[in-house]
Amino acid sequence: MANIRDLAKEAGVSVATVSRVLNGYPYVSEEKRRAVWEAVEKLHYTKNIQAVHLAKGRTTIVGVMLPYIHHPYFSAVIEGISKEALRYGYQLLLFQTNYDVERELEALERLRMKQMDGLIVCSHEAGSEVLAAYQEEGPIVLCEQAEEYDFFTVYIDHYRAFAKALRYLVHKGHRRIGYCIGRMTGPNSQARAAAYQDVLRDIGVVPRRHWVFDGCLFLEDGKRVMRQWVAMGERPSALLVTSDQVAAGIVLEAHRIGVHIPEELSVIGFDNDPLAEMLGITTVALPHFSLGEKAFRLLHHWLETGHVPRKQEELPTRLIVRTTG
Amino acid sequence: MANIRDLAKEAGVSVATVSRVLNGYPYVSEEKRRAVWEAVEKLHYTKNIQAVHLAKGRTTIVGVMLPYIHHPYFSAVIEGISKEALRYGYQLLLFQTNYDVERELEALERLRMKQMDGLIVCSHEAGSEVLAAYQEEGPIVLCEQAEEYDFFTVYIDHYRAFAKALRYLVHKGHRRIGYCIGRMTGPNSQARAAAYQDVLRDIGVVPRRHWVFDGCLFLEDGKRVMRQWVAMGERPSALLVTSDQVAAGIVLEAHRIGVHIPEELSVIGFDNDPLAEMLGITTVALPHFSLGEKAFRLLHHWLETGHVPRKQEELPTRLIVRTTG
DNA sequence: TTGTATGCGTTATCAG
DNA sequence: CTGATAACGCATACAA
Repeated sequence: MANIRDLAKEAGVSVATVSRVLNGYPYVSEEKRRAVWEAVEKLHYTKNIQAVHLAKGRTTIVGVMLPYIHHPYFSAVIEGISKEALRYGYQLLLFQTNYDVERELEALERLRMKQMDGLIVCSHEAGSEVLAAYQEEGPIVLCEQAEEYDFFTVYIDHYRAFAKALRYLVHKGHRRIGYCIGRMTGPNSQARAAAYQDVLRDIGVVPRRHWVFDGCLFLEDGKRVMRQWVAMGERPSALLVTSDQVAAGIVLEAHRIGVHIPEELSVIGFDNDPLAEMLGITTVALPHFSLGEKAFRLLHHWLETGHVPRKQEELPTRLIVRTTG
Repeated sequence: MANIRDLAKEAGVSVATVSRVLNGYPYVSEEKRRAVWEAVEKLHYTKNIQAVHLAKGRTTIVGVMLPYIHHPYFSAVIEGISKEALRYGYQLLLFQTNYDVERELEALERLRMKQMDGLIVCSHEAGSEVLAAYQEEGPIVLCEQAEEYDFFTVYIDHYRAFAKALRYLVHKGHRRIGYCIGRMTGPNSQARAAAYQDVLRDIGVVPRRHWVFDGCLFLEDGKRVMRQWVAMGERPSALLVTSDQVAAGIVLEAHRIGVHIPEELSVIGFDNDPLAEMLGITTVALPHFSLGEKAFRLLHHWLETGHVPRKQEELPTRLIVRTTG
């Protein structure tokens, strides 16, 4: 492949002039400018972007760390990130972790290696002290609440959102309230667990261990939950479900096996997935797409200006009452 | 940041030796080896990956070009690609195009610029002659059928799959058959249109323009289709729907407004989405995940060995008869 | 307006 | 086993 030196020789100018022309700098005579572009044509030249990155010390690449891609939540977040990245001419490097700490560390190491200008962490398993340790290696923006280490973060207050939905159920007369969650660890899950404990304590109900369903991520998990539910002794009368996909699974399976919703079981989902609307599922709308957008914008602003209006930004949630609870 | 020269000075060896140690080459005395690693610790050194890329002329990065991410089809494909990439130590650079040809060109240019070792094209809008022109700039693997330009491709024979489903409907006695599709252009859509024309011609039915519903990608689009359907004069008695999400939207909306499926309208989806199983939707199972996997493997094999067992690989489909058609 | 020289941080070749 | 030194391809400070 031709390089900048070949161009210089071909055009009869210096490499500096070639570089100036290629990057659109002023103060180059029209004549030489044309000569360079002609050489570009003739030699079928393209910049080697890696050399550019090395020379400039920047990449206009941002990393995105997330556990899964094929999941409505995360694919919406990426879509938001991606849209903004496109807008500002950045590229996205994907780090799928499956919540494996080793892989999370791999992504963080890549930040140290200057492979990208910054990293957006959508969700993580490693302790936040680990992330904190990498803060000085490069800009990191979190999509989860994290108070301790003064992270840059765009987040949803899951404690509040969960508590709000719980109180709504309590207000409707429910006392045996359970919930479904993707995993037990992680700040979001912890916040929800805390809200659950607090609200149940307030109404003087002792939470039962089997009212909590773990590993609920996909539609099929809802089906499983419903089956467990019918087989249970002391059934919850209401379920808070941290994903509309799972909520839909519950509702559809209930329908199939003849469990009446909300008479026998109230269901409140999260996300405001189109599926929830379609099925009339009461849900807490979460702004996933704009979460991604804002996370990117925060990072971008930081990268371009070196500072940022505010390090934390909370996004609003909204309870949408439909027919299932 | 410390670089390899600082390390050399600190450890009292040459940069060449440092490089050898860092890359685990043999023929380095144990003593110097230890000295280097100590210097690494002391100076908190990390490789600058951009310099490595430049020096080696490779990146172990592959690009993924696709129109949207937040879509069950594409996010499944990426998931498959990502899983294999992880396995072989490659990273993924995302190029979301929204089917904008400018953006597709941008991705292809990045291949020329050596930003990545190869490119997987999940779907594209630009003419295949454009892609073909970039074949010499770097390895490209397509996830769509493309006979003309001798592409490397892993694909589903959409003509066959579509024809198979159509004949099944014909066999069940249908003659007024319509279909829903994501977009009208692109090889997959053209193949389906061809199959549609051919099968209807075989049974002597003249296809009606309004039996074809364009722009069907998401659940909501199914709802829209169902509403159009009820308002139509000469309604199709069966619909082939190229996405289970859309098929689900149709089925759910039909249920809501009291249209009986399959008595009044048969519906056959594509994908074998969990939602289709849940709703009992007859569907053609498409191996999206393994499409991604195999696309990556093909590319990887090519990158590592410089050749490939076979350039084209077709993936099987399977009609799963449930209750909607 | 243009050119020279140097830096970016590695890898790889070739003597020794 | 080890070290100089030349790539890799581009950007840029400095001089002219």
